[in-house]
Amino acid sequence: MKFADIILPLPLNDHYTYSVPQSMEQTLQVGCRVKVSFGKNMKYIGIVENIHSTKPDDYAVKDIFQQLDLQPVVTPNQLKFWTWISQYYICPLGEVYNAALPAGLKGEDYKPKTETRVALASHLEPGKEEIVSNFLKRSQKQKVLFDTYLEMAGFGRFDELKPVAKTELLRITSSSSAAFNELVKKKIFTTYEFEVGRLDNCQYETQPLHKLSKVQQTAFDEIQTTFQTKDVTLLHGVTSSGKTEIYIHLIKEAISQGKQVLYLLPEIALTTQITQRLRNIFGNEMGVYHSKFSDAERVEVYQRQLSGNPYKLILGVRSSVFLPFMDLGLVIIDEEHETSYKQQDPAPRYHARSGAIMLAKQYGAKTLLGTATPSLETYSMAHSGKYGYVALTQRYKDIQLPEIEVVDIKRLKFQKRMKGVFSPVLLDAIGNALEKGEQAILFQNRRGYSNFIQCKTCGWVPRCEHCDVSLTYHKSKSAAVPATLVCHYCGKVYQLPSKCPACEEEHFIDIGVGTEKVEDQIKKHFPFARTIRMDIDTAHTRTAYEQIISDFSAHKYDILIGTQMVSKGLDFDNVSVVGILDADTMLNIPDFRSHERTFQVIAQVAGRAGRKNHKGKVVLQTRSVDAEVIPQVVENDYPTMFASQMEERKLFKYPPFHRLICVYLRHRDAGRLEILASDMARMLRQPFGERVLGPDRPPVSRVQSMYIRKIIIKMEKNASPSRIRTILRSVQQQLMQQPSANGLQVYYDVDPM
DNA sequence: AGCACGCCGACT
DNA sequence: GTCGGCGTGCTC
Repeated sequence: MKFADIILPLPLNDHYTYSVPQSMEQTLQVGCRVKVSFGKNMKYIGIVENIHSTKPDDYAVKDIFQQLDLQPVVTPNQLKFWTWISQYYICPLGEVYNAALPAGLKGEDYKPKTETRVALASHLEPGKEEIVSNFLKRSQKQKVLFDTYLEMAGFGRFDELKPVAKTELLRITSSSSAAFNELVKKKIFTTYEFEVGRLDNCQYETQPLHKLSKVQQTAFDEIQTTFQTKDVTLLHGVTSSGKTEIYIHLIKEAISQGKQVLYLLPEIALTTQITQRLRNIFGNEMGVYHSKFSDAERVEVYQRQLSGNPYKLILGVRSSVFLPFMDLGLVIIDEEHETSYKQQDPAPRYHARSGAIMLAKQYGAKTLLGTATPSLETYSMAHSGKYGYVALTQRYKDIQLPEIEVVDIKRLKFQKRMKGVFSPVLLDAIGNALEKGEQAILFQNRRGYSNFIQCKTCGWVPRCEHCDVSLTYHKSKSAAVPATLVCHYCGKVYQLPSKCPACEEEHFIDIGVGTEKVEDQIKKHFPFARTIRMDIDTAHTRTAYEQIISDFSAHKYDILIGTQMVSKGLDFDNVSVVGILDADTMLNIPDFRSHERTFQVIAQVAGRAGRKNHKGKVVLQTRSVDAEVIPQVVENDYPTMFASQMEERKLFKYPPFHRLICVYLRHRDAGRLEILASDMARMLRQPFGERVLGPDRPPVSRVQSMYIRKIIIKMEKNASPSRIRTILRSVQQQLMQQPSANGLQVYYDVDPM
C-alpha cells in the first residue's frame, strides 16, 4: 500500500497524506499534479511531494481522486527550491506552491487557444478547382475567397497543404463571414479547430552581437575570470556604462555551451525596449515571463520549460525564479539593489535575489549581480571577497557624469527667495535647457497634489478609516471632476469634506508637495513648456508607462515630472537638467536603510542627466545640506557611503551584520492584540534575550480593520536559521494554545525591506 | 481557503 | 417558537 504527501495550495503547516489507488501506483511520480478532495466537499489540485508506505494511524486517509500528469510538472530541483523558500522565509509550502505555479496549472481553468482553420470539403480533389471556380462565377465574393484560399494553401503545388486560418483568409480578402458561411453551406469549405500556442512562434531575424567597447571587453573578461573561483560576481557599473551589452555577450556564451540563462529584471524595468533588444539577438530562444501577461501565456512559458525544447533564455520578473529549468548555467540579476525584488505582501515574502543565488547554486550555475548603486548587502559580500567584483567606471560613449549642485532650501526660504517649490538656480537651469531645446526631469518622491490637508483652524487631518494613515489630497484634473482624498495604502477614495468635522470651519491648507503640485507650479513658470507626469496615477498600466517614456524620448514633452519611476526608465539622450526637489522626504523616512536608499535614488535619478559631448546638471534641493549623504552623492563616492553606513549598521546591529526577522501579529481586537504581542515578545526573550525588540506599532498599524503589532528579532549573521525557525515555531505554538489567542494571525517577514 | 458547526437577535 | 448573523475550527 502506497501513500503520498500532497502539497495543497493553502496556508497549511501540516502535511496531508493520501492513499495512492492501485491504478496509479505504477504511474504516480513526485512532482505530478493530483486532484484530491479536502474537507467536506472541496477539491484541490495538489502536488505530490513524497511517495512512501508509512500508513498514518490516527486518521482515515482518503484516496487520491485523480492523477493529472504522467510526467512531473514540478521537477525535483524545483521542489528542493520550494522547500528552501518555505523554510528560510518561514511560510507554509502551500503558499510557495501558490506563488510558484501559474493559476492555470492549479486548476483555474486553463484552456488551450484554438483558431478556426479552413479546409476544402473532402469530396473536392485536386483538379476540380477549375470547376468550382466556374460554379462560383456569379458570386464574386465567394469566388475571391475560394481562389485566395487555394493560393494561401498552395493547393496543387505541393504535397502538403499549408494551414489557412479563417480570420487570416477573411482579413486578406476583406470578406464578411456571411460570404464565407455560404461556402461552408455549399459544402466547398469545411472548418476545424486547431490548437495554437499563445506564445509567438514567429521566426525572428536575429542580428549579430555588437562588438564590446574596450572597457566593456575588459569587464567581460574580468567577470569570466572571477567566475572561475566565485559563484557570484557583482558588476558595479556607473549609469549608462553599457552593462546590458555585457550581459548579452555573457548570455550568448552560456547558450553556446548548451546552458540556460535566467535574466531577472525589476517589474518596472522590463519594458518593450529591453525585450526588443534581446529579441533581436536571441530570437525565439528567449521566453519572457511577466506578471502583466495573461495567465494562459504564463502557463505556456512554464510548459515550454518542461518540454524537450525549453527556452535558452528567460527574461523575467521576480517570480520567474519559480520556472523549471533543465540546465541552468547563468543567472543575471539586473538592478540588484531594487527593493521590488523582495515580495512584500502575500506570503512567500521572498527575496528574488537570494532565491536566484540559491537556485544558481543548486544547478552549479554562476550569478551576476549588476547595478550602479549596489545594496550594502551585496557590496559587503564583494568587499570581503565572497563575491567577485568587477567595476565599470566609464560611461558609454564617454558621456560625463553630471555635475551636482546642492541648494539649501531652508536658507532660501528664510530669505524668501524660493519660488514655490523651486529654487532660482533650478528655475534658471530649466529655463536654459528649454531655450536650447533640451529636456528636464523633475523628481519628487511623492505622488498626489499635496501630502495631506489640514484644517486651518483646529489642525484636524483626514485619515483613512481602515488603515490609520493620513489621506493624500488629489486635485481635480478639470472642473467636472471633484478633488478627492485617497488612501495610498488601501486605495480607498474619499470625497473632500466641505467643512472640518471637528470644528465645522471650512478652510483647509495643504501640506507637503506631490508631483501634481509640482506640475501645477512649473506651468506657472514655463507656460509654454510641455509637461508630463509619471507616477502610479498616470502610469498605472504598463502601456501607459511605456507611452510616457517613448513620448518623452521622442521629445513630445519638455519636462518630465515624476516619482521614483523616473529613475528607472531608459536613458534619455536629450536631458540636460535633473531637479531633485526635496531630498529630505527620503532622508527622513524612519528606516535604517534611508541613507542608503537616498544615495541610490539620487545617484539613479542624476544618472538620467547627460548628453553626448555635454555635461548634464543636477540641482539637488534639500533642507539638510549638512547630511552625511550629500557630499557622498555629489562626489558619486560609493565607497565612503559604504564605509560610513557599515559602521552604523554594525553599531546598531542591522544587516548585513545581523539578520532581521519581523514577527507580525494581527487581530481584530486592539486590546487583546496588545496583550498577545507583549506575551509573545516576552516568550521570545527567553531564548533570544536582547535580540528581541518590541512589540511596536508598525508605521501603518491598522489595515482593513485588523490591528497589527510587530516584533523585530536581530540575529547574528552566523546563527543557524533552522534553530531560529524551530524556536519561533514552538513559541508560536505555545502562544496559540492560550484560549485568548483565538483569531490571532501570526506571520513572519525574514530579511525585511 | 472554504465550509460546517454553533450560539445569540428580529421575524413568520 | 425559528431563521440566519458571522465567529471559530477543521480539513489527510
